[in-house]
Formats: sequence, structure tokens, C-alpha cells
Amino acid sequence: MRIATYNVNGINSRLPVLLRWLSETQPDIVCLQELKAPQENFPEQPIKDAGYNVIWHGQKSWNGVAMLTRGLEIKERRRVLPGDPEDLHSRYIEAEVEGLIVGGLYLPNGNPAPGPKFDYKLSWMERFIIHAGDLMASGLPIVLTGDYNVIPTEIDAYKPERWVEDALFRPETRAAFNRLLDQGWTDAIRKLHPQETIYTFWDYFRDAYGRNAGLRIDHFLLSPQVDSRLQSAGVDRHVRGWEKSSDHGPVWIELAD
DNA sequence: ATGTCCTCTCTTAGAGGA
Repeated sequence: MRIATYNVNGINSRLPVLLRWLSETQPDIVCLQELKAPQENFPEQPIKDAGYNVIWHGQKSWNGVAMLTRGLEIKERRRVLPGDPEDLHSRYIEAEVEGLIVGGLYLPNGNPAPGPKFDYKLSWMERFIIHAGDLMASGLPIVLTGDYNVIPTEIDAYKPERWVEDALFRPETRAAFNRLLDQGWTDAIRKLHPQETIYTFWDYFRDAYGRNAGLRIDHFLLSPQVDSRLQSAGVDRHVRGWEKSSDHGPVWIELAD
């Protein structure tokens, strides 16, 4: 089974690229982030016509997350991260598919830091750590994937020294991410490729993709029951080079059946 | 500071976010 995550940076602008990638790689489960579309403007029919079931939680202008499956039943569990009824951002969606619990997330960017946006990022991470801990304690097979907006270590940035003050790499951000990992999650890409330079995002500015000046900020975290099934993981980085691409590339894992 | 792309509006230019 192949599971993928893709920050599309606008589902409607990205639809031709998304459909091309889906037909090329045929992932079984896909989490999408940054739909940037209100609930009623999601392109449900073209995605269904491509052979996918879909649930989504849109929002005007910003955020928005979706989950697609290639013919598999989606049992939605929640479309809001628990812990703050005041938080109206569409940043989390969770479902059961084939006995697997899949959480798709779009963690806040948090810039500029310090400031209220960074505070929001850190409080969102605290809520996420609590929820992830509850999921881990359930003993179920769980995949938490999406745009974490976290550069975990220095090898995950082209020039890490330029990011030390940035919300994606500040000590508080990395510390929170490490506390999450300490619950027992496996970072799938790093487990299989411990030293390799692997990026999932390349800025639109200054030909970052052409220079491979990227970041690794889209992650797959696996509970032990899923980690034991992990066969391979990678980034479809060529998609980033397509016309009208997102600034992220799709990331995927392959699990044994 | 800058660069680019996306979305929305007091819309065809500018603001905000990433």
C-alpha cells in the first residue's frame, strides 16, 4: 500500500498537476494540504472521476486539508484537532482506512517569530502532541502525515545557518517535534535514508528547485505497528519541476500488505 | 531586503500569507 502527502498550495490552481501525479503514481491514500479553497469550491468531481474517494475540510483563502483513497472506504474520525474550540483553522483531518488510522495535518508556519503566529504554532504543536499521545496509547496502527512546517535537523535544510531564527527551525520548534518523536513515532524518511539529503519543499524564489536549495518539512510519522510494515519511502521531486507546480513535492511511503 | 506564487477584494492592483 502506498500512502502519500502533498501540500498543493491551492487545490484549484494545482488540479492538472495533481491529476497527472495521481495517474502516474496511483497512491492508495493521499493527504493534501493548503487547499486554499472554501468547502464548496473543492473539485470533488474531477477527483472522483480519477478513481478516488475523498473527504475534505476547506476554508476560504487559507489552509484546508483533504484525504483521498483509491477506491478504499474512508471512515472519517475527526476534522478538527481537539483541545481548542476557538481554533477555526482547517488544519487536521483523520480517518480509518483499511484498519489504518491516518491523520493528515497542516501545522502552522509560525512566522514571523517571535510573535502571535509563532505562539499559535507552538500551542498547536502542544495540542498535536497530546492528541498523538492519545493515538499512540490506543495501540492502533497510525500514520500521521502532512506539512509539519518543521525542519527537524541541520541536514534537512540547504543552508541551516540561515534558518536558525525562523519558526520552522527555532529551538522551541525542534524541541516540540522531538518530544513528539519521543512518544515512539518513526520518521519514515530518516529511518530508511539516515544521511541522505532529502528535501520536500523548494521556495518559488531564486530558482530554489533548480539549485536544490530546499527543506525537508513534510513528514511521515509511523506508530510501531506501521513501522514494522515500512518497505520504502521517498519524494516525487520531479513533480516540483512541472509547469504550474506547488512549492512542495509529494512524499510517499510503501507499506507491506 | 529581496525574490515568486496563490487567493481575495472596498477587484484588473494591492494586500496578506507562505
